[in-house]
Amino acid sequence: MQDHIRIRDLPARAGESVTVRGWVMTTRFSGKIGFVVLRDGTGYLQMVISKSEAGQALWETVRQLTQETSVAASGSIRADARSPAGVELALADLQVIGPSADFPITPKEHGTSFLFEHRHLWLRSRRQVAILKVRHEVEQAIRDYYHREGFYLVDSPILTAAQGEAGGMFETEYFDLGKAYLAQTGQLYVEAAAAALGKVYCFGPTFRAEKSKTRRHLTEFWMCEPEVAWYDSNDNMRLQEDFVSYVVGRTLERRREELKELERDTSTLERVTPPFHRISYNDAVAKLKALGGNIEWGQDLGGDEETQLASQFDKPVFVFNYPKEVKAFYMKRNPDDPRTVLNNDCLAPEGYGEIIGGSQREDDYDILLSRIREEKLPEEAYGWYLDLRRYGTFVHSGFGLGLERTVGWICGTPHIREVIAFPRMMHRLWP
RNA sequence: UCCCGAGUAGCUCAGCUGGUAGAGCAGGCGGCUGUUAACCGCCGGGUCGGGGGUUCGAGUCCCUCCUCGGGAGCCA
Repeated sequence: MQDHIRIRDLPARAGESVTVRGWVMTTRFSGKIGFVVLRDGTGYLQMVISKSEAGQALWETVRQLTQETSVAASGSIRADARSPAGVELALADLQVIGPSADFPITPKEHGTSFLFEHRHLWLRSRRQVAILKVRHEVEQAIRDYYHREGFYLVDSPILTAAQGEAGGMFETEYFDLGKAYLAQTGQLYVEAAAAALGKVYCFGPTFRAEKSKTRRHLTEFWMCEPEVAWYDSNDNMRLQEDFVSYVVGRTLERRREELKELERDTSTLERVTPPFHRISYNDAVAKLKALGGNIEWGQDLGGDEETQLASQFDKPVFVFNYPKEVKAFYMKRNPDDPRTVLNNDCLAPEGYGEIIGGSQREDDYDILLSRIREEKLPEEAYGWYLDLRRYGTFVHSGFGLGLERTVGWICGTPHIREVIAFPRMMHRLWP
């Protein structure tokens, strides 16, 4: 396919005359010489203009360029050690396509509030471009991994009927059927699909109406949820560590430049290879107590405890077999200790917390039904889910990986809201 | 919902025990032939988040409301 010349391809074109299209990031003038940095999404190009060599008209045009003006610029590509990219364009002609006056985001300090109000424009900055590219790589790596491993992609519904605690769910009117809710998870649906296809995953947006205000929460986020027939909890953890290692490795391999732009120390990412550390909930509580924590057996791990625990390890750690009281009804009870279930969380290092929550699923009809009743969930809403145990039940396991938490960890961002193009949070629905 | 913190120039902030508004950057003009958030000189720029109160006098103290940030809970 014929395409415009991209900045990315210019180093190979030294000596040629080219025309590139893009947006002006900065201009600098030093008397009779000027520099314009152009961005086109593939890279950054320093363009040079000399007053003595350019005509008066071109000099004036370039002199008056403002931040984010879109232009078509022509000139010859030449190697120069003084240029950041090693090559630069000697301007011979420049057409302004779209002027840009008073661009709000100057190359200076801004607060997060201001930046998120201008998110649609902030996306053009170097850091945001780098983050978007890493996110793209992670998403593509996820799809490639599951495709390679023989999984089928099954898209789960986003509009769902009530399935119990509708608290924490966004609701909307749904014709004559009453209320519909935006999905919090696709898991129940991929369990059904696993009985049809064996190895499946869904990957899409999910919604939580919780009034969360932390660096790890969004009201709309993306989640990848694999579900595998005949995998038990140990198989599940092996899949997780292989999967996460692939995604991290792939990003290191293909997005070095972006991670460098983000000033990410990649040494901790280099260590992300199987096997991950494993610690039971029982041992985790003992360890936290030994470290001075005041956690008691039976309590869920809080954010601080997760961070403290993860800091004991040099790569991701699985915490497995939690008390059933703090976990969901569908998790399979542990035959060796009925107080606990066969689940695991995966905690990322460096304080990024829980990037995965997974479990073996309860496959016994009667036990699942009794768990639904214990939790006082509406039985009728789970009829179809119970059917999966009535018609050829099967051992199966799966997990959910939070995309933004994973990308935030890989990028080293202080808050996950920065790794999604248009974050949705309690106080942000715009732009 | 709870606990902290913050709202002052376009942006980021300073402004002491109350005395009548300041800096850097951005913008405008001028200078500079190798800049990397360039640099140097000059210039314009404000309902101090809203409302109420105390006071001779409030950006500053008190009350209240609004907005935003961080954390908790919930979880990915």
